[in-house]
Amino acid sequence: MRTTAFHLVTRKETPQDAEIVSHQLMIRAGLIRKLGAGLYTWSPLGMRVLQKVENIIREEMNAAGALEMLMPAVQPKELWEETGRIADFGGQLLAIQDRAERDYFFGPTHEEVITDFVRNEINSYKQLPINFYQIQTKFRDEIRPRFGVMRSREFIMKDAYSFHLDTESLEQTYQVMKQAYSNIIKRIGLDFRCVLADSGAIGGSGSQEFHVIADSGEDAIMYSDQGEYAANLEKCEAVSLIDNRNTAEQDVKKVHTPEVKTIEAVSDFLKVESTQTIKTLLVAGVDGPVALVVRGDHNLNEVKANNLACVASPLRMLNDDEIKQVAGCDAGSIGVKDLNCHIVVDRTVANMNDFVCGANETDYHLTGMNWDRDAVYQAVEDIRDAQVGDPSPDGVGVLKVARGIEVGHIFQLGSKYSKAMNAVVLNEQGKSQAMEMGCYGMGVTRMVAAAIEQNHDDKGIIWPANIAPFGVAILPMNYQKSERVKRAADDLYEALQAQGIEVILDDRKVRPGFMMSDFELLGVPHQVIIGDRSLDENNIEYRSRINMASEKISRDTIESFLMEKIQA
RNA sequence: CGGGGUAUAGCGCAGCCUGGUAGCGCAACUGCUUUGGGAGCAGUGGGUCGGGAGUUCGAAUCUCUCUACCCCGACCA
Repeated sequence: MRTTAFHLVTRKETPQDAEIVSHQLMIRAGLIRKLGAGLYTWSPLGMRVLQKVENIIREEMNAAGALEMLMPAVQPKELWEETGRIADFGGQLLAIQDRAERDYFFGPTHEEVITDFVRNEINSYKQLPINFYQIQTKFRDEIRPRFGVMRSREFIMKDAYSFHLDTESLEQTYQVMKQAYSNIIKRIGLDFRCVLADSGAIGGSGSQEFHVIADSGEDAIMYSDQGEYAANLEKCEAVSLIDNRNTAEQDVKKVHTPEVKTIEAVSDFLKVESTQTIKTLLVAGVDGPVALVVRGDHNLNEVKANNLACVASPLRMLNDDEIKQVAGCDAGSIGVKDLNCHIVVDRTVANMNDFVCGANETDYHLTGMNWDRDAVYQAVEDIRDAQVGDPSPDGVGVLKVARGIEVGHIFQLGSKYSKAMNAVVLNEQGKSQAMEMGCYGMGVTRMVAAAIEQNHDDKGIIWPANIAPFGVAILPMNYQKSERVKRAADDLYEALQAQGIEVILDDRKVRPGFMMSDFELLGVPHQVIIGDRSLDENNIEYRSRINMASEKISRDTIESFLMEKIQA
């Protein structure tokens, strides 16, 4: 490709509304342009990268035995009524109507559509297992789209759905998909981790996420410093930090604590560690209010809380009036003594003794509190965020934290959708049986942003070789005037093209500094600079985008030198 | 959805308070010079000042209203 025959529009200045580096660089390099909130046009340059990512995904999915297909982006509302997921997805669903005012959703995911397809196509266990996938545009009406294509409303996703006679078969395919996902991200060239995850609105029994490690990631990944354990903070099991409950030593004392509301203020005022205090949080329950109790220095994990059967979903904290009704005090003084509601305590809290809590009387706290003697709870659950330094749940090492960008998520759905939509097969005994189902998503557009997030410097993008829009850039100095430079550049260009290398020759009439800055921004991995200066010595200059180190290579060997670099 | 903010040329901004026929930098176009690190000089094109309504002799500027976009929060595969 010659630049004069291509579309390159770069910007020197960082766009005002781009927060994270991948968004800034994608705009500056001209990979994407914004149309509206969370809506982006992919330029020909961006498209080249996107297609590289797509093709790697496609190859690995095919290799894993999945079958590519294409489903409609627009889905009838009735399908969603069958599974009752309209409420789960809520405002994220983009509802549309046709001229006859029939209701549709622009598909945010395709479990309903594939299950409908499969219930009509698959009738026998002999057709199982089977795994379908597509690469397609989705729409989710995010409350706050941001970070460019990292969290956009319209985006491209690879989604796969597998169907099985039994859970053993599902587990088998799930492992195959997990391996395929690892292969994909490795081939793209990114540093990632596979972690345990909450399955959210998609549902099902087990799920794992694939995270590209980057400081700008929106998720916190907890992992063992010595073992294999890794989980999204949302899901990460938090163990009890106290092995056995000690016996009570103190008596309960009521202390006047005026204007002392936060845990920090309470521990300062009473001169106790925050680890000796507890926080009582009141939330709406399925059957009356529920108190969730965590240690003073711990955070309530809202995903875990939301998943409790007794807690109303979505999770909602009681407001000040409701708190007054239940506890008889302001929010800063809630405690567990004589609290008339369902009380769920965190594992650590269950083993505490002589602790401090609110007195259910505004501006008063209780010290020397002990379970059974002074208060009782109805259940012990894991409801807090795991913290750095906690023992790893698998017993190996302690937890550390990293930021991650979720690029993939795989689920063992079980029969949630097949039962709701009556997707059944006849088994070997001739009996009707709901299929087991798995689903596997990967964000294609997000992967491009994640790649940049992990591979850039102050000059621009540094593409991993397998997804670079071009393999080699030829940058001739004074191409317009120097016949010798022009000939050398054209010759190399044609030679590399004949070898099937994706090469871009900058034949624009621009000054050298401009040209070099542009290609540093664009991040082409291998760059050759051809000028009279080096041609005098029969040399051509090579630069790797990774470290920008330059080498002088003889004209006679430049072609084989580049072939070697590209194949490395 | 709550709070805050912005909207003037492709991009980044000034002008608005105090109403008087729209400007700067970058980008683009032309010419000359320059050609190994985002050139210099001279010139050129491009804007219903987000939309609508109102006040006024006159509105980018004042008032009302609608819309879009951005940030924080809640929410979120």
